[in-house]
Amino acid sequence: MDLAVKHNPQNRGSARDFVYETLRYSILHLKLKPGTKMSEQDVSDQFQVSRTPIREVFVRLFQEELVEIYPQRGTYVSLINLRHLEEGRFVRETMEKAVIREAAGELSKSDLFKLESNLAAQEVCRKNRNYFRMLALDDEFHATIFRACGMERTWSTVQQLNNDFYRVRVLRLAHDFRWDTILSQHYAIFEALKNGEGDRAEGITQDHLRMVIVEKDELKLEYPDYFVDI
Amino acid sequence: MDLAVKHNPQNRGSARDFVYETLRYSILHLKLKPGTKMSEQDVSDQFQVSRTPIREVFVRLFQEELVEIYPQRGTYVSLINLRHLEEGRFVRETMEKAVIREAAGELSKSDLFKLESNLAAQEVCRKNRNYFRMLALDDEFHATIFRACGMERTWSTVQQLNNDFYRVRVLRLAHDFRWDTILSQHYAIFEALKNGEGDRAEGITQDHLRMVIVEKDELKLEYPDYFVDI
DNA sequence: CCAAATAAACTACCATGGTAGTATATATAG
DNA sequence: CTATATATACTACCATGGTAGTTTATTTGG
Repeated sequence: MDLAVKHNPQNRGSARDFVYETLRYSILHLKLKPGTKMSEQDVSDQFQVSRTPIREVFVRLFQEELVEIYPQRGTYVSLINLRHLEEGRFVRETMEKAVIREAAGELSKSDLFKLESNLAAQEVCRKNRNYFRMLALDDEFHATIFRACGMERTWSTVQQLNNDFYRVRVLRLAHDFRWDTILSQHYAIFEALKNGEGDRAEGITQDHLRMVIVEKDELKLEYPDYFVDI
Repeated sequence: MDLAVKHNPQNRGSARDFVYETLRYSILHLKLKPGTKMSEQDVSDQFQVSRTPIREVFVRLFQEELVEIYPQRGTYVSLINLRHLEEGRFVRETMEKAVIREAAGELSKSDLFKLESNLAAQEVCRKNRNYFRMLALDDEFHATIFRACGMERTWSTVQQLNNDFYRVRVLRLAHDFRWDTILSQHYAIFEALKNGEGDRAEGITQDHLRMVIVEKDELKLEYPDYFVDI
């Protein structure tokens, strides 16, 4: 494991928070592969902080199911659970359809502006084939809608249930991804929201979220040791 | 703060887990009042363990929004947030209606048996006016349905979003609660699930979950310092 | 050469001491 | 008496050392 980062105490915020953010990001973006061993000692050496804050970070990551702690044996980056993938999808679709319906016609000028700006940024990313940033903008688009309804907490929670899905999306990033379709769907959702067409917004959202069904067998073949057997 | 508990190392499981379970239970059941200060030192004295595992427990509870940590100032039991209450309700209703619909007609003999046993236990509790246990059985009834659909994780997540609601339910426990109606609704849900009447199960669930709307102003008057102002 | 017993290495768990930052009580100046 | 300055107490944060449990490497007996 090599993250090549050091905690700079100049940075505002505790060492704990810094390590947490860094490790979380590393796991979700597969800089730390599923199944990787991460001992307190190793990580504390990497970050140049003592083991105490590292342990506390492990507890946080454990709570989010990003790592698994085996007492006296070791702490490992969680394997991707394909069953969790389905469950996360189901929750996301159910919740987002409900939220979209609430949001239709109720968004403020400011919220609509945020969405429109986001779409413009997505255009740029698509042209430049910056898929990594595209992924972030995609999530940010949907987060904005949740936030506009005062449901940011719900968004975070749903995202947490979709941590494994996020990792799969990163895995698929290299492959030819249907960004054109995705972007046009985002436009359609935006228009429907603006015009207060709840039913239509909900319908597009359903198609949108079902588009990204992944070929599980294919994934398991390509990255055999990233997944848990079920 | 006085929990009058000591960690017995004989108990299987780490001190950390024991303290976590105990504190979590204490907060949710208002043995620790919202706003209570809980310093590392105090808690570690109470449990007769060192401050290290206590800190790790605080991190876990913080992640669940059960405590708030102010660096160098103190750690406090979270106040109840009435806005979170609404959000939790919305998520619960949305998800449970979707799950109930999936479950209708698909439950195994074993699952139906569990539900029926649970209902029998509820009868006993109602007769004996054991409302505390009734609360647990209520949740267990709904958890069983989620679990039967392979959605235990979802249930836990939804529950976490409803932590504040749980505390309010405990507060209301003393008051005259409509247990008769609740129980009869449980029966109706059970029957609908058994007969595969998805629509009907969903409808009852909606009524069921909307029954427990609480009078916020009343609550704030009775327990003024338990809530955050919004 | 192989299998069982032993030794060494490694792990997360917990205890404890020191530190910088914050809040409160006390003392001091006006 | 009041407002400001100082001292004290308290907090969570981090560093570090020891420990029991686990895994791996080594040795021993056949």
